[in-house]
Amino acid sequence: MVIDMRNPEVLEAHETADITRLMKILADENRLKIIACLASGEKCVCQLTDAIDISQNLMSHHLKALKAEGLVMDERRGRWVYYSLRDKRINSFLGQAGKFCNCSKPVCP
Amino acid sequence: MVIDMRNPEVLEAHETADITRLMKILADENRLKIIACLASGEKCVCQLTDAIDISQNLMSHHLKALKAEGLVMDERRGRWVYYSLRDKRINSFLGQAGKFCNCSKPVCP
DNA sequence: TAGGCGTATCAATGGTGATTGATATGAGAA
DNA sequence: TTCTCATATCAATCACCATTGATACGCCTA
Repeated sequence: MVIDMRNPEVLEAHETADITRLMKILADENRLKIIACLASGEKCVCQLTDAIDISQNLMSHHLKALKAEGLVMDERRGRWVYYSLRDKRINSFLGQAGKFCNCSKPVCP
Repeated sequence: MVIDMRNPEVLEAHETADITRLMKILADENRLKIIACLASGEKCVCQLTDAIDISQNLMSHHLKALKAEGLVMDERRGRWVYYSLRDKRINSFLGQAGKFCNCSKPVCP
């Protein structure tokens, strides 16, 4: 029997390396757009490239990075490769991030 | 009256720029350690520098970045400057990130 | 089998940002 | 006022990574 002592409510020091790696992957606007686009269901690379205006090889590069981190998965069907989110909760996670943006916007005195 | 139509459960395309900026700030292990350290309450710069093994000027640089994004705030008391989290929920937010790490770890077949 | 299409890889480049050493600022102590 | 301590800023360096253009791979169709 394994007891999981981790407290999901707290960032713990021993986690910072893993979480830093995840944040580095998510710290790119094109990749966030890819994730947002996949929220509505799987897409092939050409659909993603149409939706997000970047070159095909750059799209492939970003998808590879997202896959390496385990955020998306792929499945080849014929000529096409379809990508989808491995865990759709990543979307609501990123949605929550909005709470912490723009805290520094100037406020009327 | 203002109705907020945003859905906190979803990452929306128009948010990606802001969230990318936030993620870039959070994509650094030293900064995550600073946030984790501040979770237990305000600390002066020298306390942070003792807890996290980085140079004083580098610490100052990271604190400036966190402050610019509105994640921390500072208050000078005498010679010392005390930093604290502006919104403690950032800690549980980062704690949740652990769910999405290591998804790609090899698994026994 | 040849050709075309969808996707992936490779090498080179450029820009951004973390890190470092030196120096400046600002407040208390002597 | 002068010194010391805590912190911030500055300039330079280095490393990483997004982006690009060219090319390779894999699958389908004719």
